[in-house]
Amino acid sequence: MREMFLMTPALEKPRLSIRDVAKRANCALGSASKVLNGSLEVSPAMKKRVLKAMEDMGYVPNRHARNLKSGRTYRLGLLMPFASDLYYATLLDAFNETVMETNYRLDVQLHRWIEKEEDVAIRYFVESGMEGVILHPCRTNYENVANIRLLEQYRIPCVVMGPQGICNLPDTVFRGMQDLASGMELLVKHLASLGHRKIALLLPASSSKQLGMHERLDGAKRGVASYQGVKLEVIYMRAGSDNVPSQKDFKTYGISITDYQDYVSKLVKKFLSQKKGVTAAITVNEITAWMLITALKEGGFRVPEDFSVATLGLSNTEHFGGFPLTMAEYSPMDIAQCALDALLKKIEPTLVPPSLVVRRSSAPVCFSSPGQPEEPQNNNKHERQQT
Amino acid sequence: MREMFLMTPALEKPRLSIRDVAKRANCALGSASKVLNGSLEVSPAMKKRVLKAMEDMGYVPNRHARNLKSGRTYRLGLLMPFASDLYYATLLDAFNETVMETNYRLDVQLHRWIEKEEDVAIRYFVESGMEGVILHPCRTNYENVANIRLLEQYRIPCVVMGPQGICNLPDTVFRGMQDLASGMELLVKHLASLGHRKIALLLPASSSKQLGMHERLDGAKRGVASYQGVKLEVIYMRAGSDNVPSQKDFKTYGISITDYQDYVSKLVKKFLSQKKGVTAAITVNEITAWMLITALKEGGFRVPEDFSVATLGLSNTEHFGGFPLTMAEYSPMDIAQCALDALLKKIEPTLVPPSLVVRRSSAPVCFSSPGQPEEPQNNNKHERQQT
DNA sequence: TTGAAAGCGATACCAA
DNA sequence: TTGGTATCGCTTTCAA
Repeated sequence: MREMFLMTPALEKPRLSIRDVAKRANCALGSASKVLNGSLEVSPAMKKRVLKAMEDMGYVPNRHARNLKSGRTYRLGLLMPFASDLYYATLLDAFNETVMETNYRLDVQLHRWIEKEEDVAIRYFVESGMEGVILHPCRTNYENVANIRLLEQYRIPCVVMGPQGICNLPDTVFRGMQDLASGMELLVKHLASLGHRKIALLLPASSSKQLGMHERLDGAKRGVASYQGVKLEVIYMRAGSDNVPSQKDFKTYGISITDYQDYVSKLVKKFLSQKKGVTAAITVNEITAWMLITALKEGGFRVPEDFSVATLGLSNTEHFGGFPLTMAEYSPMDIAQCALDALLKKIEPTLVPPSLVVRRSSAPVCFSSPGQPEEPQNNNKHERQQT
Repeated sequence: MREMFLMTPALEKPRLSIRDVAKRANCALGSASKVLNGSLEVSPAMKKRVLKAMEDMGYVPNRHARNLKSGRTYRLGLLMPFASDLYYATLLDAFNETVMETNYRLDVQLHRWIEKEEDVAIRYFVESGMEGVILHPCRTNYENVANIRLLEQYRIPCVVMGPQGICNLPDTVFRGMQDLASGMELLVKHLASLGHRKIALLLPASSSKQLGMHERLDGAKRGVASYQGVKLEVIYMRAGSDNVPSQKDFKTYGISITDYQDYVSKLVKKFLSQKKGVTAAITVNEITAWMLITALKEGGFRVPEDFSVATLGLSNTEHFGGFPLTMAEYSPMDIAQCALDALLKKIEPTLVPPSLVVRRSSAPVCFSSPGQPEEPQNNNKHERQQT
């Protein structure tokens, strides 16, 4: 088996050209090309002859030659950090699925949160003649990043995904993103309507690199505003690095999931003992929600009977974790379609709205719960206002 | 913002060629090319001049032209079903990471378990001049699949990942895979050594499409063979389709994770009541393990105190789920390296061995556990044999 | 309808 | 060392 590659027996010329096809079909090179491109100005007879020749010989056209000559690639570049990250993986599939319905194909590159790799990938996209680029940015500031200007120079439309706060992007770049504020608002209102009066917000520790925090908090406040007596407990999480571990943190800081679980467990203990009366929590993503549920269960709490959990997230991600979550969900397909429309139809993207999906992790507050033993109010459930 | 694309103001020629560079650097086209390719036969002065010209103009070479002329692409194709699947996502990152350490780049395509898309992707790889292809196959039989023969015809080395049983592949194709049997053996021995005497094996329902079943069962039997009195309870799982839901099943059959969770819960109830004495289970993958743990907890069992769970899986996947699992782990990087060596160095791949990593989901059997109330043996823990 | 020829943007050979 | 030129495989225009 191995020898096959080393010896390469003299079968036939490995690379066939359209010349060979024309020769075999006994026609001119140009005619063969026309058949290949589905041109109407070839006779059916000729077409059949050429097609047969191609089939017989196992002819495969050379994309590089075609692209070079035609100036078109029908390829869209997608640049994201990792694939083995619930969020990005889900988006990747959605982008692929959406693009597959068009004439285009996706060229996926991963920057692994390494700036240099982002630069290289962008350049690669330009070199390869992408007709559009979807970028999940590695940086928050593109002030002196030369390569991103190449997209402008070479007239390659680009959508940058992610929350607000990324600055110094070229003017020609579109921005697409999720409406995080509305997501938080939905969740807070949902929990409040179930009778929860003290809701914990587990947010990543604020840092200059952390994007979207502002939107999230604003949304939560909006949600609270329409309910009397509901309070938010904002808890900033730090775990190893100064944030909720992302795939990046796991790699960079060598944090293990066990460390993170322990951290969440401690956090749970703390906010259930100190901040009395918390009966529900909203997490920043699904992973943290699952961790939280595990921690709660280890602490003797039942979910959702004693404590409700909800989170922001993408639809179709529930098959990953260990517990069906109540979520404010953003449709990955909507996000993908939005980005694609921007690239292909030059439509300015709008914020993708969330929708609330209630699953097993949230339930009406229970007054005998261990979470709030000292607040035996009995009017919570009916005090709530309408959305 | 939108207008920028539509109007394309007459700045400069969008696409610069090496001709333009040569003109600006006041030299011959050939010299500029040599600088681009780091050839040593250009004077430092000339090199500097050309480099500056390129920099100033924002020149980006055309990959298609280079590939066409040089006949090389330094690209490797990776074809897999989905990205948003714990297993494949993890492998994708590993492949990317491994390839990035070479001169090559990865071209990722997804077939979504659609045979047609597999065919198109393979053809796309041939058209694009991939120098190697890693294939996570869509089919189990390649008898009449023409496109896979193109890889042979065009001398593109190919590694097919996956368990044995895939047939009618060209002789020139390498096969790479994990040593599933040894993984099962490790897990069974581990659980047996903890004193478990009745171990459930949660396997996908046998079907012609299900690969690797044989290896798994064989391995488990090997593990049992070295322990006296240990028994396996093989449980074939069916959920909607006739198998453990994969990403494919979720899409095809519209199974929701809640359905699956309910299914696993029922299964748990059944095998804990009927097959008395089961105190541990081995699942087919992490997702099922997490589901099982959730079901057990809902049934009032503590994990691992009352019941141990272990599974086969890839390393570095623990950050997904809600519970740290004891696993027979295969290193994604090893798998990737193995495949890469096959493509680049033409080394026949060998089975990638697993290693046992004990985490929170397994523990010594506890005799007061609800799982086996009627078998009060007290010599289990010391009866075990050496590995 | 068909065929001949120019040219896409690079590489690489060979003469200067 | 440098410069000119043929060539890679295809698309496309234009003349026959």
